[in-house]
Amino acid sequence: MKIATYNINGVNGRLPVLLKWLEEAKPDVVCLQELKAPQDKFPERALLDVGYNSIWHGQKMWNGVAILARDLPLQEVRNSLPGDESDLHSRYIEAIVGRMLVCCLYLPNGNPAPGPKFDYKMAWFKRLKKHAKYLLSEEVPVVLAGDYNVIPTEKDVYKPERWVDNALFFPEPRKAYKELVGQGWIDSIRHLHPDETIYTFWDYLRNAYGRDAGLRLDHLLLSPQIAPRLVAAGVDKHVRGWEKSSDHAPTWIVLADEEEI
DNA sequence: ATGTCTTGTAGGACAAGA
Repeated sequence: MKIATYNINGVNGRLPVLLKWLEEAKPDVVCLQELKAPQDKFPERALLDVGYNSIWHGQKMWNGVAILARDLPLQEVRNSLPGDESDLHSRYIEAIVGRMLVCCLYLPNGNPAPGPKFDYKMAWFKRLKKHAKYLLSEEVPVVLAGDYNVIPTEKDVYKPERWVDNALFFPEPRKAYKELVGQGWIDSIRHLHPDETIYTFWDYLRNAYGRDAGLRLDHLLLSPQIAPRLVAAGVDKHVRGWEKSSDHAPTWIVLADEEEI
């Protein structure tokens, strides 16, 4: 069972890249962020044609999240993060996929920081932590995946000193991420690769990909009820080098079948 | 500071988010 998260940065503009990657990687479940498409412009048909059912929550111009699944029942649980009825950004969607709960999130970027956008980021993070704690209390298999817009540690950025003034690397979101994981979640990639340099994002500017000037922003957190099944985790880095690619690369985990544990 | 890519509005160039 392969589960991926991928900030696609425009699901229609990059549909050929998405379809090519789906065909190559054959993930069973995919969390997409930054659809940049309104609800009625999601490419449901094209994804069905390559074998994926979808649920999504679109938004005109920005944000937007989706969950895709192949050969698995897919049932939406909620399409927004609880805790603030006035928050209209499409940044969270959650579904029962097979026998797991899959949560797809797109945490606010927060720049420029400090400022109102940073405050929104931290308020969103607080709501996420509260909901994540509730999910853990359910004691079920949960995958909490997405673009967290947080560089967790200095190990997760090519040049930490270049990012100290950026909302992705500010102490507050790093602390919040640490506290979130500390609730009892497993950061899949770091769990299996504690010392390796692993990036999931390379800026479009200044040939960042060519210089491997990357960041690790996309994370798949596992609840204790599913973490023992983790057997592999990685990034499809080469996809970032494709024509018209997103600035993020698909990030994935492989879980053993339930009966193998 | 730099500079790249997206979408939307509008029917060409620009704004804004990231």
